[in-house]
Amino acid sequence: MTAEPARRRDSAATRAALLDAATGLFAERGFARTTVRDIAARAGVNQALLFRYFGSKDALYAAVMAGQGRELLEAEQPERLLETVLRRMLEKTPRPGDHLLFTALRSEGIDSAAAEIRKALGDDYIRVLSTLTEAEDGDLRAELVLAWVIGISMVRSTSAKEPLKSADPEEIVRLVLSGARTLLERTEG
Amino acid sequence: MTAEPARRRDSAATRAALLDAATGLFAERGFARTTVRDIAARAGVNQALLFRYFGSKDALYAAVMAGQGRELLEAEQPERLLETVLRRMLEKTPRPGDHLLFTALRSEGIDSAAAEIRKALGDDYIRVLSTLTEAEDGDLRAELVLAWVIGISMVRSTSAKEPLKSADPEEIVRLVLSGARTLLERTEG
DNA sequence: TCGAAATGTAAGCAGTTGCTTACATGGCGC
DNA sequence: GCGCCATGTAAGCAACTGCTTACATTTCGA
Repeated sequence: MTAEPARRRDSAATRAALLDAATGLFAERGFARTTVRDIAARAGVNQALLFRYFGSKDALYAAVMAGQGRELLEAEQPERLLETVLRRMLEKTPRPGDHLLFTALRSEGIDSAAAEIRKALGDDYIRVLSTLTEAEDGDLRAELVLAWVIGISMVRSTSAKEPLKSADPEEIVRLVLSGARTLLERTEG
Repeated sequence: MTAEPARRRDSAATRAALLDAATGLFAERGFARTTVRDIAARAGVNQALLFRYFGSKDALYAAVMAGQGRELLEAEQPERLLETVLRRMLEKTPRPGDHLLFTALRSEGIDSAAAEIRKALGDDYIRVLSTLTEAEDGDLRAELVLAWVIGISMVRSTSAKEPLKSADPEEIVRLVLSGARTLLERTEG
């Protein structure tokens, strides 16, 4: 950021700074707990410009989420998706994009843009995960797996020192995968 | 409520009405999204009385949570706790107390009273669930199970028509229990 | 009966939120 | 050089938040 002090006025750079700041803050705090003033401040920009360039906080969120958080979905083969997602989630210093994904998925609230974006993202994950089982109720099983990932992300984000926060990521991955495998493989009770 | 129109002024009844209204609203919307004005309105009471009787919104939340949501913990034998919790969560019209439990457990935010209460409640559940496994990392496994329940509660509360919302509760219970059993029973990879 | 304490009410304060408006200024085509 | 538009700024609005204050009314013991 602020690489080129060349042009003193640069709408593209300003837009990018706002997008950057918003990505980081939405990832750290979620949608509701992030203020437009926070975003403008981190971007080093007057907050009125946020509205000039994006129209509203909702629209800015949509702009941030466009593309973000979908790379995994497109890059990973279904068999490895869950494992990769877990590993990314458990990284000590998660990439903002990944972090944003989990914050989005577990976002509370029926309000505004966030809810619809969350739903669409979740649906995509369920679609991929459901290809892993032959069970009739594959969607349900896939959604249960996704719910698990979301729950783990939740608990980790709100607790400071519980086992989930300090445990070896490999161990967590191993345990969750074993449970998920049971869920996806067994068809009968 | 409002059984006795006898005494026109009744601090106990007013307190109870506030507590009732707060229980319902906190269960439905969570802590942050519930307003003191909402609570006072539902209780049919002047909002200043909320502060006279409880001091603050935080304190009111603490009063609501005192006792609530712990009956299951004390009443159920550990082996049946997970199953019972799941069933309660999946009930079509959950009792306010149960609903409150899940809303509390999945409450976001580092702020205020809610966070500490959530943590204490979660710790209690982990303690009980961890007795179900002999693995060394029983706490971690228990926390993963709890995270699953929380995740399911999350996903159900934010989506209107996904499989999780419409599926047969028995089926969900069966699937989750099978996954959790794998998680708790297997010690080696 | 009467006065203090308990109970209830209306109004508003100070802070925060998303968003708008009226204005200043820099840069580019002519 | 000059004028116009893109860019940036300061201030503030209206709604909402938790909470407080100053005041009215009821209740009940003495």
